[in-house]
Amino acid sequence: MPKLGMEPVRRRALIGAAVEAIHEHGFCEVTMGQIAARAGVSAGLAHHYFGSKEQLLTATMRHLLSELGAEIVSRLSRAEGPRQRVSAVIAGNFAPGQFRPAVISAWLAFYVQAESLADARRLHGIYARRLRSNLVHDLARLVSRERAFAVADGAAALVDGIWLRQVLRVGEPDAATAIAMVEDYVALQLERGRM
Amino acid sequence: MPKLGMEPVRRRALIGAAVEAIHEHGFCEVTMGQIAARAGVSAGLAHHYFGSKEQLLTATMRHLLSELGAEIVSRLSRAEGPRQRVSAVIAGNFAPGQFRPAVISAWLAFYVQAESLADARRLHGIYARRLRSNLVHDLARLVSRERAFAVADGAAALVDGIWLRQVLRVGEPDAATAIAMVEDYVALQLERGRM
Amino acid sequence: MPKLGMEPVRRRALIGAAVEAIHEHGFCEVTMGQIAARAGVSAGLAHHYFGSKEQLLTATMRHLLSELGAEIVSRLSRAEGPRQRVSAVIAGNFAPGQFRPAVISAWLAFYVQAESLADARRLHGIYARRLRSNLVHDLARLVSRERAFAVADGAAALVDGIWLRQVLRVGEPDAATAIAMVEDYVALQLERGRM
Amino acid sequence: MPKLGMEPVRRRALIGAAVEAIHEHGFCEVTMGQIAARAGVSAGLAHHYFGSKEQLLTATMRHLLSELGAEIVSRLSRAEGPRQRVSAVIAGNFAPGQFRPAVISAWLAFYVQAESLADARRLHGIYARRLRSNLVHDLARLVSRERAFAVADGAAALVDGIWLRQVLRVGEPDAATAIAMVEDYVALQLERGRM
DNA sequence: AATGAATGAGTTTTCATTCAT
DNA sequence: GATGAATGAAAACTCATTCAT
Repeated sequence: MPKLGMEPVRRRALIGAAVEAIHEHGFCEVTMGQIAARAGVSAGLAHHYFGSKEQLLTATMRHLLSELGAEIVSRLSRAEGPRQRVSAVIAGNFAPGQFRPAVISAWLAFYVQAESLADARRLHGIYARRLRSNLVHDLARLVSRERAFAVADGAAALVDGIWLRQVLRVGEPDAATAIAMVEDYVALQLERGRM
Repeated sequence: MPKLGMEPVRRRALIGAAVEAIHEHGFCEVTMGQIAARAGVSAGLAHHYFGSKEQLLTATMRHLLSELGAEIVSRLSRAEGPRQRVSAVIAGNFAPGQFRPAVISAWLAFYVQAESLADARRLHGIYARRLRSNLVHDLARLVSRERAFAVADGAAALVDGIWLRQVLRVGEPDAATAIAMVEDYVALQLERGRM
Repeated sequence: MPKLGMEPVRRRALIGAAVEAIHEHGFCEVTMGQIAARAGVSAGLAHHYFGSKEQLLTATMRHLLSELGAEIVSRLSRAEGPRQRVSAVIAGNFAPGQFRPAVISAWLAFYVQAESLADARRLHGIYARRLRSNLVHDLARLVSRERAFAVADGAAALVDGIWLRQVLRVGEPDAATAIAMVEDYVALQLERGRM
Repeated sequence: MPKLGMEPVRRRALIGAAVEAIHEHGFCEVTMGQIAARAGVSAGLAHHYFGSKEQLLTATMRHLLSELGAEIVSRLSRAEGPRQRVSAVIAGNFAPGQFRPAVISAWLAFYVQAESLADARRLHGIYARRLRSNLVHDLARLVSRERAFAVADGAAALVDGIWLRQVLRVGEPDAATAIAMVEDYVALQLERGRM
């Protein structure tokens, strides 16, 4: 029994289902049917709302990026001073809603597919540049601009590497250890920067 | 014009072609036909020698892992003392034969697919554990065993993160900068370890 | 022009088409495409409903067995007394819907394939045991239990042999002669049993 | 190391391998490779000697028919009088070399394929007619010509049915019981014929 | 005589996508 | 709004067959 205003509900459900389906079946193998079934609708409806599989996947990636961005922004708004802002970015990357198996799988899949999926590459690039400029901006108030770039790149690589290595792990991701590792890296770099 | 003893030749050619085809078409999209064509043989022959697409891809991953391992082992054999050995592992990860677009694409694709491909996961796990124990062994001669674990994990995450971020980059990978970033990380950690 | 509730219609059509296609092309040679075309649908739809060629063929065999079973049961329900019941079983095996070229071809193909198709063997075994126990039960009211088994086995072998030999014949199967031959065998055996 | 006069050896080996391979894999599924491997040669050689898969299978059937024929002829040559000759034919059909699983499988497969394989049909027809005329000729010396035809057909159907039902059985074929069943049938028919 | 390399045609199978209802 | 029916294109895979050696 169709209801009014179902569209946003369905879209969200399908995007969530896509994330989980990618995690369960793998990015390459996942089918529209699996995603739709997981969302409790027919494959036809998924097409109706998204137009194509590629568009659904792009929307899914956009969603992952904006969720992660929101986590960071929310923490940034509560941070005081550049050092806290840097920590906010780090913590945001390992927020409970983000640093969990299904999201990690999907996120990395899009990351790696970025090479072949033009849309994925573009979206990811925008996000990465914004994140970097945020970090650099804050770090530059603590160390030289030149070093700020290096520290930002190092921290970003460390974050991405930790996400990537999570794939080989078994069991639940450990956000606290992850954050500690990145914070430790930044702290060491800043210390030196001041020496 | 069939010749004798072509099997190993073909197997090597197909594995090489797989790496390049994955880079060109994307891991999900690549077909046996494309790989075979690139190796200059028919798709049937690829099946004849590898049994299935999955087995060809697994063999390809195994090859990538062993090549990387060989680079590291070769550098380790020329290293003197634990500090040089750590550098050997780092440099091996960015050796010219390894840190190039096609290999990076394929490697990451397997990394991410590890979740769904049981064989890939297993192979990757074996490799990662061996690498880690190597690093820890050498680092433990420079800092406490506890810190050796932390540094090894941090360096490994940094290496993987740099590989991953290469996907978003344009142009040729810059091994020197990559190595400098990881060496810098290790140097900072060891300095502190001695303080 | 899709309609609702087509699944059972298509399944039945595909099973019927399978019987005819086996007869026309031979069990080994028949393809899903031929079966689907004969049913007026695409090969994709046949897979959609049956999952695989093997499952379609298994369903076809199940259908042949149940049709034959239904013919016998229907005749048994109208039979009075054990002697008539035995005749009902015999006549059922040569009922017009059963003893015709396409069904004979398909039936025998499954019979012979039974060795390699585990499912086919199982289904056939169930059917054969049920038929035998039916026959034995009735025959045992006319002759000793020991002889009932022998007569049931002989009659069953005769029936199967007549079906098999039909393959070498040209022209329409002759049910009347077939029935007469088996009835004659049973009659002779029962006569002696009473002597 | 090729030897002179290997051809007949290879041909026999390939035919024997075909019978066993059909039994093991099923008539539809068997491949030239499996047959050749079982004969200890390459698939190419099988083609070299037989020209094609179909010709190898036809040769195999011809071989099965001639072996069975030889068993019967050999027994006929030792038989005295028409009654013994009838028994010779029956016993020949269940000779140890014939009535065993692999031969039964292959034989029946050819029987059933007779519909689509023109050669199989022709060969089988020739054999069946010769067998029948043999039987009729002897039976006609014991009962009326008219009844001789009926008894020959009944016995032949019974023999074929017993072979066919062997497919559903597990364990080794029981030639003694099979022979007893057919002999019993013939005996009963002859008794009546004399009454 | 015999092999193993190689292919190409053909078959099964999968799925995104479309569309009538 | 939503579904299930249906397709067609593309892919994996198999295998008989050919041929150089």
